[in-house]
Amino acid sequence: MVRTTCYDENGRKKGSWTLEEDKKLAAYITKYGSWNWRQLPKYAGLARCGKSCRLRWINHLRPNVKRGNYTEEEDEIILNLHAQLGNKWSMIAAHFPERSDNEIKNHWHTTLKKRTATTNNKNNIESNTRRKITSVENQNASANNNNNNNMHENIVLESSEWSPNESSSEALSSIDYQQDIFQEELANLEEITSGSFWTQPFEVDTKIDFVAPSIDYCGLVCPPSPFIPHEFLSSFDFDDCNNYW
DNA sequence: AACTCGGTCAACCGCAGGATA
DNA sequence: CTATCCTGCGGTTGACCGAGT
Repeated sequence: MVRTTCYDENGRKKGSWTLEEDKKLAAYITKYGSWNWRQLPKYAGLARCGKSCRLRWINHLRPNVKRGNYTEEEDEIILNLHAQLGNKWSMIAAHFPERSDNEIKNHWHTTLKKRTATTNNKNNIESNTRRKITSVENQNASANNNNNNNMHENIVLESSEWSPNESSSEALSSIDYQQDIFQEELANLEEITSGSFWTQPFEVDTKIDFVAPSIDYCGLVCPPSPFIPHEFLSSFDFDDCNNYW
């Protein structure tokens, strides 16, 4: 299930993702967020297109992503939602915050489609699961609230969730790596919250008229701050700035 | 042991639509 | 109003894997 690596006419890499690329992408998004998918790979040091990065993050690297192991209840909900919505995978996936639309789509095509072809008790499923959908949605809403309060738990990936073409030791080290990143972020957050950060009034330095991307200690290119007005960012020439390094 | 074939799933592609200049 | 950019969606493909022969 691993596509062979190749390069397009622009020299951008295609095919399966390596552990190194995953680390770069996860590190960058954890630190700076996905401020612009198209520009992101350039600053994260990845020879990938933005689309590929986005897909990799959403389907595999984002915190709390759940893969495989569908419960009977989940299956029934998917079946019912599909009966109502059709191939609206993103809408169906909205009922499962921990699963991606791509994964649900795959699960449908590989498993559930056959079930709908063989089963004739669709009406029973609908009546039984309509109640369950509400129940699961309530649970998800509750889980989301908890997630907001326990963000540091989200970043932990299970070894089974890492790319299958990696050795287990590599997968384990990648988990450690993600945890390290988060611990670092947590430490920074604690430093901020314990200091005078929140008590000091926020002041905009009006003298600053040029904010260049910088290279941080990880070797990642730090984009201009998201707090800088958009009209300023839009006039910023990233390519020109990169020539300075 | 070698081969075939269907199942599985990660990743790519093209398109639509919203946002912005 | 139009053009361009960017994101997200759904369909499809390609390659691995395991069961069957």
